[in-house]
Amino acid sequence: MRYTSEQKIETHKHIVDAAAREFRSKGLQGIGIADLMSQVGLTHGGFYAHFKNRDALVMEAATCAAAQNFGRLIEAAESADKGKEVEAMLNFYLSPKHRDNFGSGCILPALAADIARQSESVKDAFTDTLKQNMARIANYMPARDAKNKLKQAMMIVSGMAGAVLIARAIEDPKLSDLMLDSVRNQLVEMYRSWGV
Amino acid sequence: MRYTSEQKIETHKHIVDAAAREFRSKGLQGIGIADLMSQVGLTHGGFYAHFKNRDALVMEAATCAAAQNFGRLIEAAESADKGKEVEAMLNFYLSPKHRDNFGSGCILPALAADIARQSESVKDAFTDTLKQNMARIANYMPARDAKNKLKQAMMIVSGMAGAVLIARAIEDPKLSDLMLDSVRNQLVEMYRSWGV
DNA sequence: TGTACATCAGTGAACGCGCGTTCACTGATGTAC
DNA sequence: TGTACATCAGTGAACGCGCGTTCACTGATGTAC
Repeated sequence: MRYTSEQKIETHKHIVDAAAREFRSKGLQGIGIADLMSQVGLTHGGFYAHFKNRDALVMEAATCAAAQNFGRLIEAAESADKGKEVEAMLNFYLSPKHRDNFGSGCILPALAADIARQSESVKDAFTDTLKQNMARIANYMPARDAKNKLKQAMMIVSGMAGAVLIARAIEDPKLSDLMLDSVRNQLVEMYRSWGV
Repeated sequence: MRYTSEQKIETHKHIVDAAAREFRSKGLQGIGIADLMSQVGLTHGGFYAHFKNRDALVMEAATCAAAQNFGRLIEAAESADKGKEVEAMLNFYLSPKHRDNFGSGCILPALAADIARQSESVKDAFTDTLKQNMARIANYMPARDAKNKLKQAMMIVSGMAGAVLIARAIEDPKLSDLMLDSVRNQLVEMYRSWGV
């Protein structure tokens, strides 16, 4: 069955979206091509009309997932009061809701460890996306120059990603919540110490 | 061939050690039982004389890996001058050497995301080990009471784990180094702001 | 101490299963006249 | 506008491969007498 070219683009997008969700949810090796395609309502054979191989999908899906969630993080900052942008990002990121939703959450706690073990080209694609998104987050940091803004953004993102990463692996709900809360409070404090 | 019971314990330990290394290096799904056993000089069939199934090994290996690396982190603190223990831990953890050695490094950036997707029993075992080790690290924190020491330890560990997690996925060496350096500097600064 | 039997860590073939990839085929749409 | 052919997204059987697990077997050591 042949379809219009718009339909092909639409289908391609659906596959990438499903992969971005499922990879974050189950890990890069946790979902197969057949299962992914069936989530889009297709059979596995059609996959290769859209992607050279599995790795090509991993690259597209990782970029898509990063854009999606960093986008929401930026939105949280933009919809906050002036001067409260970083607090808003921390509240958004370090929430039980984010911790409990792998599939729609940040790529860092979900997939960074997997990406670190992928081929150079996958890591290259990830690095590009990360650079862009870190630069956008850095805009909200109080440091004077771009380099120091980036360093502050790195600190905030590392702290957030680490806390969610660990909170997800903790089975004790109270301890997991404490991890999110205490890291959020201390990062807010750190941010305030930078001056506004 | 039957061996003495000491030999069986020794073999068991070798398998767990190899798994602790290989799982961190390649991910929980990145190495198979046959490959693991051949690294210990045995064939795959013998595996089931030591473990009920693959999951049982994952649990033991995760506990072993956590004990190994948190042990080294504590050692770094213990061998430091009085009042410099936390700086010593940060220097040890946020080094290119640690970033580049998955197999002997911390379990958090290597396996926490995988563990978060495992069964409840695996997460339970991980949570126990993490609690113990967090408590040991908390001892070096300056807060007055145990709860606030723990919160400070959570902040330090989250920041460190997040930074190494992200630094490993970055293909650009300079940016990856910058991630480690800037997070280390800012965590040291934060620690100093807590007072000694 | 010596002998006979029991144990069981380790071997390696075999099984079933799932996965990534290929390929001949289908049939609705695009295109050329 | 109508007709004939080309295209190609998607189908589903098939292939090869690796993996976790099982199992009959081996033979060195432990144990009972």
